[in-house]
Amino acid sequence: MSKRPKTSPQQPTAERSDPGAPAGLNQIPLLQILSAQDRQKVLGEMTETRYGKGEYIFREGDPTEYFHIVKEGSVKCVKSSLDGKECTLKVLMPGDLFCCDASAFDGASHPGTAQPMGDVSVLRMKKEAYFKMLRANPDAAMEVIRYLGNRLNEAQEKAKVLALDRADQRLASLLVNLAERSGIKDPNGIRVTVRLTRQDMANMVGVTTETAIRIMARFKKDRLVTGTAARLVIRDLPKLKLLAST
Amino acid sequence: MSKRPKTSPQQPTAERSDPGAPAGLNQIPLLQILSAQDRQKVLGEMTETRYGKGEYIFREGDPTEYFHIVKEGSVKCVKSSLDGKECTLKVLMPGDLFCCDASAFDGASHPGTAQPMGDVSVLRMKKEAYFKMLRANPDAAMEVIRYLGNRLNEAQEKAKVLALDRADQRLASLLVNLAERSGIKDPNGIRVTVRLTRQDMANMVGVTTETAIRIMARFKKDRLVTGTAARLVIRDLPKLKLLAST
DNA sequence: CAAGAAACATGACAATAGTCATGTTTTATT
DNA sequence: AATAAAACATGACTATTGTCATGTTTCTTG
Repeated sequence: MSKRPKTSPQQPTAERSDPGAPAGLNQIPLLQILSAQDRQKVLGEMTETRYGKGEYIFREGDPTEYFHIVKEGSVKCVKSSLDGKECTLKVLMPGDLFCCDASAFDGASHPGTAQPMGDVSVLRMKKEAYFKMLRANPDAAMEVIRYLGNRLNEAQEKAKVLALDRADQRLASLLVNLAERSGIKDPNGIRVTVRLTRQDMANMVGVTTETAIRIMARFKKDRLVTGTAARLVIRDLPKLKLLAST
Repeated sequence: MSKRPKTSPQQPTAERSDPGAPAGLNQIPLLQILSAQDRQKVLGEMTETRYGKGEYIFREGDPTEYFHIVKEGSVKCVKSSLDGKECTLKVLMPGDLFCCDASAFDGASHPGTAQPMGDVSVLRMKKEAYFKMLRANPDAAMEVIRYLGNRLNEAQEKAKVLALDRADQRLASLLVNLAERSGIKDPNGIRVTVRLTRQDMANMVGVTTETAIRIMARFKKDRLVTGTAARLVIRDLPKLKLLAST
Protein backbone atom coordinates (compact mmCIF):
# COMPACT_ATOMS: atom_id res chain seq x y z
CA MET A 1 0.00 0.00 0.00
CA SER A 2 2.04 2.88 -1.25
CA LYS A 3 1.44 6.32 -2.50
CA ARG A 4 1.94 6.79 -6.17
CA PRO A 5 5.50 7.04 -7.40
CA LYS A 6 6.55 10.09 -9.32
CA THR A 7 7.81 9.46 -12.78
CA SER A 8 9.91 11.12 -15.42
CA PRO A 9 7.93 10.44 -18.58
CA GLN A 10 10.11 9.39 -21.44
CA GLN A 11 9.02 8.29 -24.85
CA PRO A 12 9.11 4.54 -25.32
CA THR A 13 10.95 3.26 -28.35
CA ALA A 14 8.67 1.72 -30.95
CA GLU A 15 9.77 -0.30 -33.91
CA ARG A 16 8.26 -2.64 -36.44
CA SER A 17 8.79 -6.21 -35.28
CA ASP A 18 11.23 -8.14 -37.41
CA PRO A 19 9.31 -10.66 -39.49
CA GLY A 20 12.38 -12.88 -39.63
CA ALA A 21 12.37 -14.89 -36.42
CA PRO A 22 13.48 -12.78 -33.47
CA ALA A 23 14.63 -14.70 -30.42
CA GLY A 24 12.05 -14.95 -27.65
CA LEU A 25 9.05 -15.38 -29.89
CA ASN A 26 8.97 -19.11 -29.39
CA GLN A 27 8.18 -18.56 -25.75
CA ILE A 28 4.74 -17.32 -26.74
CA PRO A 29 2.17 -20.14 -26.84
CA LEU A 30 -0.44 -18.14 -28.69
CA LEU A 31 1.95 -17.58 -31.59
CA GLN A 32 3.22 -21.15 -31.53
CA ILE A 33 -0.29 -22.36 -32.13
CA LEU A 34 -0.64 -20.55 -35.42
CA SER A 35 0.50 -21.94 -38.74
CA ALA A 36 3.78 -20.47 -39.98
CA GLN A 37 1.82 -18.49 -42.51
CA ASP A 38 -0.68 -17.05 -40.04
CA ARG A 39 2.09 -16.32 -37.60
CA GLN A 40 3.88 -14.24 -40.19
CA LYS A 41 0.71 -12.36 -40.91
CA VAL A 42 0.05 -11.69 -37.24
CA LEU A 43 3.63 -10.61 -36.60
CA GLY A 44 3.29 -8.21 -39.50
CA GLU A 45 0.39 -6.59 -37.68
CA MET A 46 2.19 -6.38 -34.34
CA THR A 47 4.51 -3.68 -33.14
CA GLU A 48 7.24 -4.20 -30.60
CA THR A 49 7.67 -1.52 -27.96
CA ARG A 50 10.21 -1.22 -25.17
CA TYR A 51 9.55 0.41 -21.85
CA GLY A 52 11.81 1.27 -18.94
CA LYS A 53 11.39 1.74 -15.20
CA GLY A 54 9.03 4.53 -14.24
CA GLU A 55 7.11 4.47 -17.52
CA TYR A 56 3.58 3.20 -18.02
CA ILE A 57 2.33 0.87 -20.72
CA PHE A 58 -1.14 2.21 -20.04
CA ARG A 59 -3.02 3.57 -17.07
CA GLU A 60 -6.29 2.83 -15.38
CA GLY A 61 -9.01 4.63 -17.28
CA ASP A 62 -7.15 4.92 -20.59
CA PRO A 63 -9.19 3.74 -23.60
CA THR A 64 -8.40 0.18 -24.66
CA GLU A 65 -7.02 0.12 -28.19
CA TYR A 66 -4.51 -2.69 -28.29
CA PHE A 67 -4.10 -6.31 -27.46
CA HIS A 68 -0.70 -7.00 -25.81
CA ILE A 69 1.78 -9.81 -25.33
CA VAL A 70 4.77 -9.66 -22.99
CA LYS A 71 7.89 -10.57 -24.95
CA GLU A 72 10.67 -9.84 -22.48
CA GLY A 73 10.80 -8.77 -18.84
CA SER A 74 7.94 -8.50 -16.36
CA VAL A 75 4.94 -6.24 -16.24
CA LYS A 76 2.83 -5.54 -13.19
CA CYS A 77 -0.92 -5.01 -13.22
CA VAL A 78 -1.90 -2.50 -10.58
CA LYS A 79 -5.13 -0.99 -9.31
CA SER A 80 -5.36 1.84 -6.86
CA SER A 81 -8.01 3.21 -4.57
CA LEU A 82 -9.04 6.82 -4.26
CA ASP A 83 -6.91 7.42 -1.19
CA GLY A 84 -3.74 6.42 -3.00
CA LYS A 85 -3.30 2.88 -1.74
CA GLU A 86 -2.38 0.48 -4.49
CA CYS A 87 -2.41 -3.22 -5.01
CA THR A 88 -0.60 -5.40 -7.53
CA LEU A 89 -2.97 -7.95 -8.98
CA LYS A 90 -0.63 -9.88 -11.21
CA VAL A 91 2.93 -9.98 -12.49
CA LEU A 92 2.95 -10.83 -16.18
CA MET A 93 5.90 -12.72 -17.62
CA PRO A 94 7.05 -13.45 -21.18
CA GLY A 95 4.25 -15.16 -23.09
CA ASP A 96 1.50 -13.61 -20.97
CA LEU A 97 -1.34 -11.88 -22.78
CA PHE A 98 -3.06 -8.76 -21.61
CA CYS A 99 -6.09 -6.87 -22.76
CA CYS A 100 -7.10 -10.07 -24.49
CA ASP A 101 -10.40 -9.70 -22.73
CA ALA A 102 -13.72 -8.01 -22.50
CA SER A 103 -12.46 -4.57 -21.69
CA ALA A 104 -11.07 -4.59 -25.18
CA PHE A 105 -14.54 -5.14 -26.58
CA ASP A 106 -17.25 -2.63 -25.92
CA GLY A 107 -15.05 0.41 -26.13
CA ALA A 108 -14.43 0.31 -22.42
CA SER A 109 -11.34 1.61 -20.68
CA HIS A 110 -8.53 -0.18 -18.88
CA PRO A 111 -9.59 -1.42 -15.45
CA GLY A 112 -6.01 -1.15 -14.17
CA THR A 113 -2.54 0.16 -14.87
CA ALA A 114 0.24 -1.81 -16.60
CA GLN A 115 3.72 -0.92 -15.44
CA PRO A 116 7.06 -2.37 -16.50
CA MET A 117 9.28 -3.82 -13.78
CA GLY A 118 12.66 -2.92 -15.15
CA ASP A 119 13.19 -3.08 -18.91
CA VAL A 120 10.49 -4.86 -20.85
CA SER A 121 9.53 -5.51 -24.41
CA VAL A 122 5.89 -5.81 -25.39
CA LEU A 123 4.20 -6.79 -28.63
CA ARG A 124 0.94 -5.11 -29.45
CA MET A 125 -1.74 -5.22 -32.08
CA LYS A 126 -4.82 -3.13 -32.83
CA LYS A 127 -7.83 -4.75 -31.22
CA GLU A 128 -9.71 -4.95 -34.54
CA ALA A 129 -6.92 -7.01 -36.07
CA TYR A 130 -6.83 -9.15 -32.95
CA PHE A 131 -10.53 -9.95 -33.12
CA LYS A 132 -10.25 -10.73 -36.80
CA MET A 133 -7.38 -13.06 -36.06
CA LEU A 134 -9.38 -14.88 -33.39
CA ARG A 135 -12.38 -15.33 -35.66
CA ALA A 136 -10.19 -16.71 -38.41
CA ASN A 137 -8.26 -19.10 -36.13
CA PRO A 138 -10.34 -21.36 -33.91
CA ASP A 139 -7.11 -22.70 -32.40
CA ALA A 140 -6.05 -19.23 -31.36
CA ALA A 141 -9.50 -18.53 -29.92
CA MET A 142 -9.36 -21.77 -27.94
CA GLU A 143 -5.93 -20.87 -26.65
CA VAL A 144 -7.21 -17.49 -25.47
CA ILE A 145 -10.15 -19.19 -23.75
CA ARG A 146 -7.74 -21.57 -22.05
CA TYR A 147 -5.51 -18.69 -21.04
CA LEU A 148 -8.33 -16.57 -19.67
CA GLY A 149 -9.70 -19.53 -17.76
CA ASN A 150 -6.35 -20.01 -16.08
CA ARG A 151 -6.14 -16.34 -15.24
CA LEU A 152 -9.62 -16.47 -13.76
CA ASN A 153 -8.78 -19.44 -11.57
CA GLU A 154 -5.63 -17.74 -10.46
CA ALA A 155 -7.48 -14.53 -9.62
CA GLN A 156 -10.08 -16.44 -7.64
CA GLU A 157 -7.43 -18.35 -5.76
CA LYS A 158 -5.87 -15.03 -4.93
CA ALA A 159 -9.19 -13.68 -3.70
CA LYS A 160 -9.60 -16.74 -1.52
CA VAL A 161 -6.17 -16.24 0.04
CA LEU A 162 -6.88 -12.56 0.66
CA ALA A 163 -10.24 -13.40 2.21
CA LEU A 164 -9.20 -16.23 4.49
CA ASP A 165 -5.52 -16.13 5.33
CA ARG A 166 -3.42 -14.13 7.75
CA ALA A 167 -0.73 -11.76 6.49
CA ASP A 168 2.11 -14.23 7.11
CA GLN A 169 0.27 -16.99 5.29
CA ARG A 170 -0.44 -14.75 2.33
CA LEU A 171 3.21 -13.78 2.14
CA ALA A 172 4.23 -17.43 2.36
CA SER A 173 1.83 -18.24 -0.49
CA LEU A 174 3.35 -15.47 -2.55
CA LEU A 175 6.86 -16.78 -1.99
CA VAL A 176 5.77 -20.30 -2.94
CA ASN A 177 4.20 -19.00 -6.14
CA LEU A 178 7.26 -16.96 -6.98
CA ALA A 179 9.53 -19.93 -6.43
CA GLU A 180 7.42 -22.07 -8.70
CA ARG A 181 6.77 -19.54 -11.41
CA SER A 182 9.98 -17.60 -11.68
CA GLY A 183 12.50 -19.52 -9.60
CA ILE A 184 15.87 -20.87 -10.68
CA LYS A 185 18.16 -23.19 -8.74
CA ASP A 186 20.67 -21.63 -6.42
CA PRO A 187 23.26 -23.08 -4.03
CA ASN A 188 21.10 -22.01 -1.08
CA GLY A 189 17.70 -22.91 -2.49
CA ILE A 190 15.58 -21.26 -5.14
CA ARG A 191 16.41 -17.83 -6.39
CA VAL A 192 13.51 -15.62 -7.49
CA THR A 193 14.35 -13.92 -10.77
CA VAL A 194 11.80 -11.14 -10.56
CA ARG A 195 13.14 -8.20 -8.59
CA LEU A 196 10.72 -7.53 -5.78
CA THR A 197 11.16 -5.11 -2.92
CA ARG A 198 9.34 -5.56 0.40
CA GLN A 199 7.03 -2.85 -0.79
CA ASP A 200 6.23 -4.78 -3.97
CA MET A 201 5.45 -7.85 -1.90
CA ALA A 202 3.30 -5.82 0.45
CA ASN A 203 1.28 -4.55 -2.52
CA MET A 204 0.87 -8.08 -3.80
CA VAL A 205 -0.62 -9.48 -0.60
CA GLY A 206 -2.56 -6.51 0.70
CA VAL A 207 -0.52 -5.46 3.73
CA THR A 208 1.53 -2.39 4.60
CA THR A 209 5.22 -2.20 3.81
CA GLU A 210 6.07 -2.33 7.51
CA THR A 211 4.10 -5.51 7.98
CA ALA A 212 5.79 -7.13 4.99
CA ILE A 213 9.20 -6.14 6.35
CA ARG A 214 8.43 -7.52 9.80
CA ILE A 215 7.15 -10.81 8.47
CA MET A 216 10.05 -11.21 6.04
CA ALA A 217 12.42 -10.53 8.94
CA ARG A 218 10.78 -13.37 10.84
CA PHE A 219 11.05 -15.65 7.81
CA LYS A 220 14.71 -14.76 7.54
CA LYS A 221 15.30 -15.50 11.21
CA ASP A 222 13.59 -18.86 10.75
CA ARG A 223 15.85 -19.64 7.76
CA LEU A 224 12.96 -19.79 5.30
CA VAL A 225 14.38 -17.10 3.01
CA THR A 226 17.45 -14.89 2.54
CA GLY A 227 18.25 -11.69 0.75
CA THR A 228 16.17 -8.80 -0.44
CA ALA A 229 14.87 -7.44 -3.72
CA ALA A 230 17.34 -8.47 -6.41
CA ARG A 231 18.76 -11.42 -4.50
CA LEU A 232 15.75 -13.04 -2.91
CA VAL A 233 16.31 -16.73 -2.25
CA ILE A 234 13.77 -19.26 -0.96
CA ARG A 235 15.64 -21.58 1.40
CA ASP A 236 12.87 -23.81 2.67
CA LEU A 237 10.04 -24.24 0.24
CA PRO A 238 8.31 -27.13 2.08
CA LYS A 239 8.10 -25.15 5.32
CA LEU A 240 6.73 -22.13 3.47
CA LYS A 241 4.11 -24.34 1.84
CA LEU A 242 3.16 -25.69 5.21
CA LEU A 243 2.93 -22.23 6.71
CA ALA A 244 0.81 -21.04 3.80
CA SER A 245 -1.85 -23.60 4.62
CA THR A 246 -1.74 -23.75 8.41
CA MET B 1 -34.01 -9.81 -12.41
CA SER B 2 -36.09 -12.76 -11.37
CA LYS B 3 -38.54 -13.96 -13.92
CA ARG B 4 -41.64 -13.84 -11.76
CA PRO B 5 -42.73 -12.52 -8.38
CA LYS B 6 -42.25 -15.02 -5.62
CA THR B 7 -45.82 -15.24 -4.40
CA SER B 8 -46.08 -18.91 -3.67
CA PRO B 9 -43.03 -20.35 -1.97
CA GLN B 10 -43.88 -23.76 -3.34
CA GLN B 11 -43.00 -25.52 -6.58
CA PRO B 12 -42.74 -23.09 -9.52
CA THR B 13 -43.42 -23.93 -13.14
CA ALA B 14 -42.98 -27.61 -13.83
CA GLU B 15 -40.92 -27.24 -16.94
CA ARG B 16 -41.56 -29.49 -19.89
CA SER B 17 -39.28 -29.06 -22.87
CA ASP B 18 -41.14 -26.69 -25.10
CA PRO B 19 -39.68 -27.45 -28.53
CA GLY B 20 -40.20 -23.93 -29.83
CA ALA B 21 -38.37 -21.48 -27.60
CA PRO B 22 -38.86 -22.34 -23.94
CA ALA B 23 -39.17 -19.38 -21.62
CA GLY B 24 -35.95 -18.70 -19.74
CA LEU B 25 -33.66 -19.73 -22.53
CA ASN B 26 -33.70 -16.29 -24.07
CA GLN B 27 -31.97 -14.97 -20.98
CA ILE B 28 -28.84 -16.83 -22.04
CA PRO B 29 -26.61 -14.67 -24.25
CA LEU B 30 -24.45 -17.54 -25.43
CA LEU B 31 -27.46 -19.32 -26.88
CA GLN B 32 -28.93 -16.14 -28.33
CA ILE B 33 -25.81 -15.68 -30.36
CA LEU B 34 -26.19 -18.94 -32.20
CA SER B 35 -28.28 -19.38 -35.34
CA ALA B 36 -31.65 -21.03 -34.72
CA GLN B 37 -30.27 -24.17 -36.25
CA ASP B 38 -27.11 -24.32 -34.17
CA ARG B 39 -29.10 -23.48 -31.07
CA GLN B 40 -31.34 -26.46 -31.64
CA LYS B 41 -28.34 -28.66 -32.09
CA VAL B 42 -26.69 -27.39 -28.92
CA LEU B 43 -29.90 -27.71 -26.92
CA GLY B 44 -30.14 -31.27 -28.13
CA GLU B 45 -26.75 -31.93 -26.57
CA MET B 46 -27.59 -30.28 -23.28
CA THR B 47 -29.32 -31.79 -20.29
CA GLU B 48 -31.33 -29.84 -17.78
CA THR B 49 -30.84 -30.77 -14.14
CA ARG B 50 -32.53 -29.42 -11.04
CA TYR B 51 -30.89 -29.14 -7.66
CA GLY B 52 -32.25 -28.24 -4.26
CA LYS B 53 -30.85 -26.73 -1.07
CA GLY B 54 -28.10 -28.77 0.53
CA GLU B 55 -27.12 -30.55 -2.67
CA TYR B 56 -23.95 -29.97 -4.65
CA ILE B 57 -23.64 -29.46 -8.38
CA PHE B 58 -20.00 -30.49 -8.03
CA ARG B 59 -17.32 -30.26 -5.40
CA GLU B 60 -13.80 -28.97 -5.25
CA GLY B 61 -11.54 -31.70 -6.58
CA ASP B 62 -14.14 -33.52 -8.66
CA PRO B 63 -13.07 -34.20 -12.25
CA THR B 64 -14.37 -31.67 -14.75
CA GLU B 65 -16.61 -33.32 -17.29
CA TYR B 66 -19.28 -30.82 -18.19
CA PHE B 67 -19.73 -27.27 -19.26
CA HIS B 68 -22.63 -25.58 -17.40
CA ILE B 69 -25.11 -22.75 -17.80
CA VAL B 70 -27.36 -21.46 -15.03
CA LYS B 71 -30.92 -21.45 -16.28
CA GLU B 72 -32.90 -20.59 -13.15
CA GLY B 73 -32.01 -19.66 -9.60
CA SER B 74 -28.59 -18.81 -8.19
CA VAL B 75 -25.50 -20.89 -7.72
CA LYS B 76 -22.63 -20.05 -5.41
CA CYS B 77 -18.99 -20.81 -6.14
CA VAL B 78 -17.18 -21.64 -2.94
CA LYS B 79 -13.64 -22.48 -1.93
CA SER B 80 -12.59 -23.62 1.48
CA SER B 81 -9.35 -23.78 3.40
CA LEU B 82 -8.04 -26.78 5.29
CA ASP B 83 -9.28 -25.50 8.63
CA GLY B 84 -12.87 -25.34 7.46
CA LYS B 85 -13.20 -21.64 6.70
CA GLU B 86 -15.09 -20.98 3.48
CA CYS B 87 -15.29 -18.12 1.08
CA THR B 88 -17.84 -17.46 -1.62
CA LEU B 89 -16.14 -16.22 -4.74
CA LYS B 90 -19.12 -15.58 -6.95
CA VAL B 91 -22.87 -15.90 -7.11
CA LEU B 92 -23.92 -17.09 -10.55
CA MET B 93 -27.28 -16.02 -11.93
CA PRO B 94 -29.36 -17.14 -14.92
CA GLY B 95 -27.28 -16.86 -18.09
CA ASP B 96 -23.99 -17.28 -16.28
CA LEU B 97 -21.58 -19.90 -17.61
CA PHE B 98 -19.38 -22.09 -15.49
CA CYS B 99 -16.64 -24.53 -16.25
CA CYS B 100 -16.35 -22.75 -19.56
CA ASP B 101 -12.69 -22.40 -18.76
CA ALA B 102 -9.32 -23.96 -18.58
CA SER B 103 -10.05 -26.41 -15.83
CA ALA B 104 -12.32 -28.07 -18.35
CA PHE B 105 -9.37 -28.52 -20.68
CA ASP B 106 -6.41 -30.53 -19.55
CA GLY B 107 -8.39 -33.09 -17.59
CA ALA B 108 -7.99 -31.05 -14.43
CA SER B 109 -10.40 -31.04 -11.52
CA HIS B 110 -12.76 -28.39 -10.24
CA PRO B 111 -10.95 -25.62 -8.36
CA GLY B 112 -14.04 -24.94 -6.25
CA THR B 113 -17.47 -26.17 -5.23
CA ALA B 114 -20.74 -25.19 -6.94
CA GLN B 115 -23.71 -25.10 -4.62
CA PRO B 116 -27.31 -24.18 -5.37
CA MET B 117 -28.86 -21.38 -3.31
CA GLY B 118 -32.39 -22.64 -3.09
CA ASP B 119 -33.89 -24.38 -6.10
CA VAL B 120 -31.93 -24.05 -9.31
CA SER B 121 -32.00 -25.39 -12.80
CA VAL B 122 -28.78 -25.91 -14.71
CA LEU B 123 -28.07 -26.87 -18.32
CA ARG B 124 -25.01 -28.96 -18.96
CA MET B 125 -23.13 -30.41 -21.88
CA LYS B 126 -20.21 -32.80 -22.20
CA LYS B 127 -17.02 -30.80 -22.53
CA GLU B 128 -16.08 -32.47 -25.80
CA ALA B 129 -19.32 -31.30 -27.41
CA TYR B 130 -18.76 -27.86 -25.92
CA PHE B 131 -15.31 -27.54 -27.45
CA LYS B 132 -16.57 -28.74 -30.78
CA MET B 133 -19.31 -26.15 -30.64
CA LEU B 134 -16.83 -23.37 -29.90
CA ARG B 135 -14.59 -24.39 -32.78
CA ALA B 136 -17.50 -24.44 -35.16
CA ASN B 137 -18.92 -21.09 -34.03
CA PRO B 138 -16.53 -18.17 -33.90
CA ASP B 139 -19.35 -16.03 -32.54
CA ALA B 140 -19.82 -18.37 -29.62
CA ALA B 141 -16.08 -18.49 -28.98
CA MET B 142 -15.93 -14.71 -29.00
CA GLU B 143 -18.83 -14.56 -26.59
CA VAL B 144 -17.05 -16.92 -24.22
CA ILE B 145 -13.89 -14.81 -24.46
CA ARG B 146 -15.95 -11.73 -23.68
CA TYR B 147 -17.63 -13.50 -20.77
CA LEU B 148 -14.38 -14.81 -19.30
CA GLY B 149 -12.79 -11.42 -19.63
CA ASN B 150 -15.62 -9.88 -17.64
CA ARG B 151 -15.32 -12.56 -15.01
CA LEU B 152 -11.59 -11.94 -14.77
CA ASN B 153 -12.07 -8.22 -14.30
CA GLU B 154 -14.68 -8.87 -11.69
CA ALA B 155 -12.44 -11.28 -9.82
CA GLN B 156 -9.56 -8.82 -9.89
CA GLU B 157 -11.77 -6.03 -8.66
CA LYS B 158 -12.84 -8.32 -5.85
CA ALA B 159 -9.22 -9.08 -5.01
CA LYS B 160 -8.48 -5.36 -4.93
CA VAL B 161 -11.34 -4.70 -2.54
CA LEU B 162 -10.23 -7.55 -0.29
CA ALA B 163 -6.66 -6.28 -0.34
CA LEU B 164 -7.30 -2.61 0.31
CA ASP B 165 -10.64 -1.99 1.98
CA ARG B 166 -11.91 -2.26 5.54
CA ALA B 167 -14.63 -4.73 6.44
CA ASP B 168 -17.42 -2.15 6.39
CA GLN B 169 -16.32 -0.89 2.98
CA ARG B 170 -16.22 -4.39 1.59
CA LEU B 171 -19.71 -5.05 2.86
CA ALA B 172 -20.92 -1.77 1.41
CA SER B 173 -19.39 -2.73 -1.96
CA LEU B 174 -21.15 -6.06 -1.80
CA LEU B 175 -24.51 -4.42 -1.12
CA VAL B 176 -23.99 -2.00 -4.00
CA ASN B 177 -23.19 -4.89 -6.34
CA LEU B 178 -26.19 -6.85 -5.16
CA ALA B 179 -28.47 -3.88 -5.66
CA GLU B 180 -27.20 -3.41 -9.19
CA ARG B 181 -27.10 -7.03 -10.23
CA SER B 182 -30.10 -8.56 -8.57
CA GLY B 183 -32.15 -5.70 -7.23
CA ILE B 184 -35.77 -4.90 -7.96
CA LYS B 185 -37.71 -1.77 -7.02
CA ASP B 186 -39.37 -1.72 -3.65
CA PRO B 187 -41.40 0.96 -1.78
CA ASN B 188 -38.46 1.43 0.61
CA GLY B 189 -35.62 1.23 -1.88
CA ILE B 190 -34.12 -1.69 -3.75
CA ARG B 191 -34.95 -5.21 -2.76
CA VAL B 192 -32.25 -7.85 -3.24
CA THR B 193 -33.76 -10.95 -4.80
CA VAL B 194 -31.01 -13.36 -3.85
CA ARG B 195 -31.58 -14.75 -0.37
CA LEU B 196 -28.45 -13.99 1.63
CA THR B 197 -27.95 -14.55 5.34
CA ARG B 198 -25.40 -12.54 7.31
CA GLN B 199 -23.23 -15.62 7.17
CA ASP B 200 -23.45 -15.69 3.37
CA MET B 201 -22.43 -12.06 3.24
CA ALA B 202 -19.59 -12.69 5.66
CA ASN B 203 -18.28 -15.45 3.38
CA MET B 204 -18.49 -13.15 0.39
CA VAL B 205 -16.37 -10.39 1.88
CA GLY B 206 -13.94 -12.37 3.99
CA VAL B 207 -15.04 -11.53 7.51
CA THR B 208 -16.54 -13.54 10.36
CA THR B 209 -20.27 -13.85 10.78
CA GLU B 210 -20.16 -11.76 13.96
CA THR B 211 -18.42 -8.92 12.15
CA ALA B 212 -20.94 -9.04 9.31
CA ILE B 213 -23.80 -8.93 11.82
CA ARG B 214 -22.30 -5.98 13.69
CA ILE B 215 -21.66 -3.99 10.55
CA MET B 216 -25.11 -4.74 9.14
CA ALA B 217 -26.61 -3.64 12.46
CA ARG B 218 -24.78 -0.34 12.10
CA PHE B 219 -25.99 0.03 8.51
CA LYS B 220 -29.52 -0.62 9.71
CA LYS B 221 -29.22 1.96 12.46
CA ASP B 222 -27.96 4.46 9.88
CA ARG B 223 -30.96 3.69 7.64
CA LEU B 224 -28.81 2.34 4.81
CA VAL B 225 -30.53 -1.06 4.72
CA THR B 226 -33.43 -2.97 6.29
CA GLY B 227 -34.40 -6.58 6.71
CA THR B 228 -32.46 -9.79 6.71
CA ALA B 229 -31.91 -12.75 4.40
CA ALA B 230 -35.07 -13.14 2.33
CA ARG B 231 -36.18 -9.53 2.73
CA LEU B 232 -33.02 -7.52 2.40
CA VAL B 233 -33.68 -3.98 1.15
CA ILE B 234 -31.14 -1.33 0.23
CA ARG B 235 -32.52 2.01 1.39
CA ASP B 236 -29.70 4.38 0.55
CA LEU B 237 -27.62 3.28 -2.38
CA PRO B 238 -25.72 6.57 -2.83
CA LYS B 239 -24.54 6.58 0.78
CA LEU B 240 -23.44 2.97 0.49
CA LYS B 241 -21.51 3.82 -2.66
CA LEU B 242 -19.85 6.67 -0.87
CA LEU B 243 -18.96 4.50 2.09
CA ALA B 244 -17.55 1.82 -0.20
CA SER B 245 -14.98 4.24 -1.55
CA THR B 246 -14.12 6.35 1.48
C1' DC C 1 -48.71 -25.43 16.00
C1' DA C 2 -44.95 -27.08 18.59
C1' DA C 3 -40.14 -28.15 18.65
C1' DG C 4 -35.80 -27.80 16.87
C1' DA C 5 -32.66 -25.54 14.05
C1' DA C 6 -30.82 -21.66 11.93
C1' DA C 7 -30.04 -17.00 12.03
C1' DC C 8 -29.42 -12.78 14.51
C1' DA C 9 -27.53 -10.24 18.34
C1' DT C 10 -24.25 -8.45 21.87
C1' DG C 11 -20.55 -8.18 25.38
C1' DA C 12 -15.79 -8.97 26.97
C1' DC C 13 -11.44 -9.78 25.68
C1' DA C 14 -7.47 -11.16 22.53
C1' DA C 15 -4.93 -11.15 18.39
C1' DT C 16 -3.67 -9.10 14.29
C1' DA C 17 -2.25 -5.53 11.47
C1' DG C 18 -1.99 -0.46 10.73
C1' DT C 19 0.08 4.15 11.84
C1' DC C 20 3.60 7.23 12.85
C1' DA C 21 8.08 8.35 14.04
C1' DT C 22 12.83 7.74 13.59
C1' DG C 23 17.13 5.64 12.24
C1' DT C 24 20.19 2.49 9.49
C1' DT C 25 21.62 0.15 5.38
C1' DT C 26 21.67 -0.64 0.56
C1' DT C 27 21.42 0.83 -4.11
C1' DA C 28 21.64 4.00 -7.81
C1' DT C 29 23.54 8.14 -9.92
C1' DT C 30 26.88 11.77 -11.01
C1' DA D 1 33.87 7.76 -4.44
C1' DA D 2 30.45 10.96 -2.83
C1' DT D 3 25.82 11.84 -2.44
C1' DA D 4 21.07 11.24 -2.79
C1' DA D 5 17.38 8.29 -2.83
C1' DA D 6 15.26 4.06 -2.01
C1' DA D 7 14.72 0.24 0.73
C1' DC D 8 15.02 -1.95 5.12
C1' DA D 9 14.33 -1.93 10.08
C1' DT D 10 12.25 -1.27 14.68
C1' DG D 11 9.65 0.70 18.62
C1' DA D 12 5.42 2.56 20.67
C1' DC D 13 0.87 3.05 20.26
C1' DT D 14 -3.86 2.55 17.98
C1' DA D 15 -7.49 0.64 15.26
C1' DT D 16 -9.67 -3.13 13.43
C1' DT D 17 -11.28 -7.56 13.41
C1' DG D 18 -11.48 -12.16 15.44
C1' DT D 19 -12.79 -15.36 19.27
C1' DC D 20 -15.66 -17.20 22.64
C1' DA D 21 -19.59 -17.20 25.33
C1' DT D 22 -24.34 -16.62 25.85
C1' DG D 23 -29.02 -15.31 24.79
C1' DT D 24 -32.94 -13.99 21.70
C1' DT D 25 -35.53 -14.12 17.53
C1' DT D 26 -36.95 -16.06 13.27
C1' DC D 27 -37.55 -19.71 10.18
C1' DT D 28 -38.60 -24.77 9.03
C1' DT D 29 -40.53 -28.95 9.37
C1' DG D 30 -43.00 -32.89 11.20
